[in-house]
Amino acid sequence: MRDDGRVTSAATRRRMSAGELAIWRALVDTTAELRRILGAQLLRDSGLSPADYHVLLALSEANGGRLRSSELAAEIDWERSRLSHHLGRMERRGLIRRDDCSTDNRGAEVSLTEDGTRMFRGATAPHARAVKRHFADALTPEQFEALDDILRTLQNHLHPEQAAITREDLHV
Amino acid sequence: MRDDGRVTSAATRRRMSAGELAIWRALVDTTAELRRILGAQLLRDSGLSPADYHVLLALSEANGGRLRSSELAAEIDWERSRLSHHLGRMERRGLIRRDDCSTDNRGAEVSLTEDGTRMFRGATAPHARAVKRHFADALTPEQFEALDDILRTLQNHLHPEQAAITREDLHV
DNA sequence: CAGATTTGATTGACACGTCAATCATATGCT
DNA sequence: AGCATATGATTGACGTGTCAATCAAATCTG
Repeated sequence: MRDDGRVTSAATRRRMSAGELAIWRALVDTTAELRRILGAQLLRDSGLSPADYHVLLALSEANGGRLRSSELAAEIDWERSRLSHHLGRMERRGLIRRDDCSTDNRGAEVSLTEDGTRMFRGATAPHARAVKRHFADALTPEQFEALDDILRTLQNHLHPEQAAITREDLHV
Repeated sequence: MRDDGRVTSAATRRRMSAGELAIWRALVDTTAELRRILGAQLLRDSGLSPADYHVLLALSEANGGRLRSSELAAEIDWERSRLSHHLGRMERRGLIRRDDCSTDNRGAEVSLTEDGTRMFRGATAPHARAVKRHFADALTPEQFEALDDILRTLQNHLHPEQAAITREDLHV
């Protein structure tokens, strides 16, 4: 609920202003540029693409460094097909392994290889530094707070059903 | 320059906090989801991909609906190779045309076809509505203002040399 | 239990993006 | 003019993402 009494998901009749559209475009452009810069840097520093990094991060945080393929997909919010293609490429490069699942013969268990673990560990620090340098160093604490609020608002708008969870935690 | 006296580009010694990293990840995830949703919607509504739309927008805003290939690339900030590939695909579909440039025999002039013009016009309104519905409707005016500020700050950080230009136009 | 349906995962086709190499024309230099 | 170099643009190879189709194993249902 907001000052004017509208609920987040309520449709309003007015058209979107040019300024709002411009901010949308700026958001897309700026985040695309940041992703491009940080992705290229990550690749140079570690030989891993952002997608590789994302997969390895989820696996390394999982218990025993192994996950069912579908759990992994849910964890990083990827389509199964996309994950399957990407795991194929990562398997070819020796970053991960796929074994048959003992409890479900349809399933696959994805696990980190030693190479994958090592490459991921090597990538973490430089990547964090790059994010800091290109993104975090630019913003004030107030801007971080505002951005956090905006992103939560957008997420709540995209997924209204999960909106209540964080509501309690903030502003009491 | 900021309240604490640091200049935007100054390196700070402290490490990036976990919260800042989380906000970076939320920014990437949320914008990716928005792009995915709006891109799929655009494609369903109009048969145009976001990339198609971007190219057609730049062309339709250009004088006479035609631009040199390199000018177009600069306009939308794409690599030439990317543009060349994409123009090839768009040309096959009859959305644009490439003619030899009269003043420079190396150059190509890109122009809108009637089909391209028509498809672009048809795509504009539903696309704006979708951006409004999924993005603009979520945010308050204050959040827009904060986001605008954050995006400008990030742009200035990415391109320090151009930092002064927009400063005059706003807030007098 | 047999047959239909659902689920976990992969595949193929194709659009998209990046990098390095290429090619032809223009331009600069002596 | 002649040659090196710049520039405008394209190409090929390859990694990536999406959609629809496929396939096998599991589960549901009569």
